[in-house]
Amino acid sequence: MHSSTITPIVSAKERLLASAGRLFHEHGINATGIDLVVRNAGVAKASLYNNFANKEALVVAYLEQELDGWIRNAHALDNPLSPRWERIAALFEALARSVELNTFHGCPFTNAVIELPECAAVGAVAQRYRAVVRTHLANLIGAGTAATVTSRLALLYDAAITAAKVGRDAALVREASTMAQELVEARRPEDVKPSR
Amino acid sequence: MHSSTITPIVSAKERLLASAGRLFHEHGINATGIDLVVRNAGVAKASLYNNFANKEALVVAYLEQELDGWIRNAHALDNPLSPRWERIAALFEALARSVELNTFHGCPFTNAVIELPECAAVGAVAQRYRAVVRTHLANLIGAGTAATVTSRLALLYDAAITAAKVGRDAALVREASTMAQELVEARRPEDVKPSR
DNA sequence: ATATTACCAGACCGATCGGTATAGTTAGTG
DNA sequence: CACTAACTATACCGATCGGTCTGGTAATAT
Repeated sequence: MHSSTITPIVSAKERLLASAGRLFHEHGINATGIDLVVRNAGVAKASLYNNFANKEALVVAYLEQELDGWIRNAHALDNPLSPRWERIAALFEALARSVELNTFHGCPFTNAVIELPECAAVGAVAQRYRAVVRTHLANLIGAGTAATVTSRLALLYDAAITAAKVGRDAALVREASTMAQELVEARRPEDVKPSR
Repeated sequence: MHSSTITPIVSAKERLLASAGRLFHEHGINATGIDLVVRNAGVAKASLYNNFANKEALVVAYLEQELDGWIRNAHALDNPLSPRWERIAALFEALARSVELNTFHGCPFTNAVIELPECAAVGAVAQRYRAVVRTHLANLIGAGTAATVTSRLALLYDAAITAAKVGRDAALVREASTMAQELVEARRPEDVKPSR
């Protein structure tokens, strides 16, 4: 048994995770039944329970996949040659565009914590996600910056996500972006606003 | 048929709304079955469907009740004689204390939007809630203030709620409070922080 | 050749979901 | 008194929930 299984080109587990990723995120976890995940993945029901102990384990695996995705996306959006304020703005701008395209379905971790409030494993992944975001923001603003500034940036990112999900308001997301830019550089709002 | 029904001291409808208020908010809407709401209210199942068309109608009524509650609470927390920064801080401080007591279950409207993402009626109440918060914040900071400041305050309140619900971090909630205070007055962080 | 592994198709399970229907009780009203 | 309205209690409905089990196929490893 070597590292990779060759058989069906893409394994049942991968197809299940891809299916769960779409359905859980777009329609919610509790609203998405096991049968639908299985059917959508084009996979036998037994294959689900061969790879995951139960639905909760599938949910946790889905969240871990989303965490990897967030990190990859954050690095894809990041241009290390750009000025700090621009590298941070890119994070918010991606959110704002997602709102405008009506493709934003909320933060998968916040959503999961709200949908399964008494599931400790979900809460744990959500905390890991928040630590990852915090670390990423800290790297973007530079090593010497006070922890307070990192906290404030993280708060503004939280705010932008709620403004996007509940408020569906791209302008509000961009206002959060402006606040973030003012935080990291001595940029006055007048300088920031016209540049989109 | 006068305005009030006298019969059972407290009507079935009121008991249902009280029960739904507790259960929906603490355990989630999708996780709370009709039968549980009815049993917890000490009411017949038929009484639910005499007062509400279906579960969705009960959810909307629950949210409208929560909206009234938010307004009443905001006024209870408010001391119009206090300086502006203090009136705003009270809003955040209530959140922070709720986190410390482990009694915070999230914003009912955000939770509902996430649990029922394709329910238009829920989205509508959530938008009304956001408008109410915005108006309240605008009143707290005074009539002459720029709309941008109101937006920023509302963003910080969103941020505090996510920090409370997902992060379970009272210190982060208070950092948002500090940001809000700096926004409304020319209060430097050094002046704000030590005062609680 | 054989045993193992990964998989599929689908029947099946008890429990619970949202919602309806039946029947009877209680209390205020003309 | 008769009537109405609000209520309780409970049986019942079809659908779906998460999860198990059986049986069969195709490819791999020994």
